[in-house]
Amino acid sequence: MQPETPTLTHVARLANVSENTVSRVIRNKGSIAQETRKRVLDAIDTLGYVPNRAAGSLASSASLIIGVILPSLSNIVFPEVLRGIHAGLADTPYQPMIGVTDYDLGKEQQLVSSLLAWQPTALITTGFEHTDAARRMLENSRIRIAELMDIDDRPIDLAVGLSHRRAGRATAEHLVQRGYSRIGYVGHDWTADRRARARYDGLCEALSEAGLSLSVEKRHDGPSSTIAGRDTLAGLLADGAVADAVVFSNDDMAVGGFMHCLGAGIPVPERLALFGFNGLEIGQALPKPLSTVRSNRFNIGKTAVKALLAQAERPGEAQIIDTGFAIIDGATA
Amino acid sequence: MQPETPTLTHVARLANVSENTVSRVIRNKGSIAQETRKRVLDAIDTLGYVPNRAAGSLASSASLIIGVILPSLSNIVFPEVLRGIHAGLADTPYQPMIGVTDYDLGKEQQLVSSLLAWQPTALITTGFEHTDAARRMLENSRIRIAELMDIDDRPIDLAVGLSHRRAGRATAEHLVQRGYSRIGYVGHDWTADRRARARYDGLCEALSEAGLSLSVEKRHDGPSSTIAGRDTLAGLLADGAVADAVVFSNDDMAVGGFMHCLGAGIPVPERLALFGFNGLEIGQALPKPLSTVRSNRFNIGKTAVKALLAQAERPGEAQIIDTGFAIIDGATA
DNA sequence: CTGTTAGCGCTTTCAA
DNA sequence: TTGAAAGCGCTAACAG
Repeated sequence: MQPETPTLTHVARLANVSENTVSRVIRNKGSIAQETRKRVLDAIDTLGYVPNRAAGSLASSASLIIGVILPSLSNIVFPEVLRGIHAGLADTPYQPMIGVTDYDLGKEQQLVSSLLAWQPTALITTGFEHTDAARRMLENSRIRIAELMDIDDRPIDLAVGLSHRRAGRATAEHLVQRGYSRIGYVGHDWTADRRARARYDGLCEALSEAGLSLSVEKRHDGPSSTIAGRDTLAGLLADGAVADAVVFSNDDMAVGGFMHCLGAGIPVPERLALFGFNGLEIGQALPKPLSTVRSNRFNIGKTAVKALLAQAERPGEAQIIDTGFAIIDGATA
Repeated sequence: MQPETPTLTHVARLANVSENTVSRVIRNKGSIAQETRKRVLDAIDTLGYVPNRAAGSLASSASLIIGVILPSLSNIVFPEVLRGIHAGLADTPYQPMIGVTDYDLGKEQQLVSSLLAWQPTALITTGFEHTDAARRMLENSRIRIAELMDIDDRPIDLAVGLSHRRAGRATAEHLVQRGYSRIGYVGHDWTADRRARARYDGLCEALSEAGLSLSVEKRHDGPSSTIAGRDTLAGLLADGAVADAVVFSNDDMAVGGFMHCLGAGIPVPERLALFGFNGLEIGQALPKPLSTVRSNRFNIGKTAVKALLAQAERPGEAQIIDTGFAIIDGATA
């Protein structure tokens, strides 16, 4: 026979206090006599009592849940953001409940609705693009909302991330300053990945201001990956493209490009310079550390959580936190 | 003025039925007249009603939550498992609630307790090592429990994974068959990572059966990473070690080793063969695809969820699902 | 500092 | 096929 799982009532009875007092002790709320608190704590201990969160949420119409919606888990970038979120949640009673959209706004909308059904304390999602319905739900819910990764638009409540357009510009400026003039681009499908697109736009914009333009470009029709980067660069060069530097849509692609150069005996950066985005560990472990942009993913997640929990109410005006970026001056460009 | 969020009562009133009927429609339970169902569905639609999960969980003492406890998110392996879990949960009403232990059994125990507080339908964790208290909680809870990654021990309810000892043995057999006889090992800290240890044990065991033993070994004192692999191999060779093949604790380490060889001009596999574990994409994108073992992480997550949801009750006898492994016969060993 | 009294929004009997 | 009544285990508001 399973012993009945203990409830507040059991604890209260054993400690000889009212349920309310037990509740207060658990939540550290209101003042409690030293001795009473001890008695309650002892009772909790001997019964092995664990509060029922569902009951708590229902009664207080607020749960210790943080909803997290990510576009993907395949790209190491988002697990790193999630790691940051976890770090921010450490030593708090909050638990993240996560959903993955696969870059599908319809799925996002569905997730917003089903996560909101748990009455989470806050909801974290990505980017500024949402279906109208999703946006309405997010706006109408009174909870705090963070939109991560990007800061180039107006958030619902809080945006935490970096300017991808500026990162693209910085890339162009770096290359121009280094004297590269025939700059190519190797990318992936950006119908889903708007941020890669923004970096591309920034890149072109700054090149144009320097009197240049992309000499060649090729985009892989699918998500980014090392192998896609390798093959797409190979394809670009096979087409007889002339370039002294290639910017990749991100580090995965760039590392793939590096692999192609290794295999094909192309000296990097002497004959071809390579530039990435993200600052992944793998790029820095190459025989020549990849020149790229550090995007502080972990910090984005952690900062967002901290900011969200620091203020329970949505501030009057939407807030933007720029976690910045930095050129990693590697050896490939 | 915020419009009050609609509840079952509102829907019931609008549809002119009892709350109970609405509840039945939502949960697809019991038989409902065509016409009544439609009326209810319409009401739900016009009100934009979303069921309050906390209330549902409380009333039914079961939530649509699947608790997931992972040791880490830094290693791409676990996000891939998580991806599999998500895939298995697609088209179900379940949401994963995740926790990360950082390989700390104490934290795992805490997470077990706080996830159990949500009365999840099932709980997924990793490995067979738990504190006594955690094990007791898992055993006493009547919900289904999956222990992932490993199958070399007796699970509480369900184990899904592969035999790491056998994977280690297979590695040894592969190398011996290829004629390598001076085999070294480069690893990482395995006090936390028991599975790396199991592979090592299998490797040594099979080598010994072939009349061999490890000629040299070096372990990095920290978690696995590309850079650790690179530096640890460099250190091993700097010590004047003699080896014709090196087995790494996993692909991250092996890719790092490959990078060292590239930089140091060591021909792979002619002068030094390299062997990994996991079958990560990056290994297959190297100029020479890494010889390694595919560990089917995605499938482990997905299979576990499917099995867990297929049967609500814990079966009489603990069950083991072997998702297997396969030698990837790359070009580095 | 502590207790009493009402629910939170849903599901679960049990009837009809 | 539907409804009425009774909680699930907790927190909130108000007393005292």
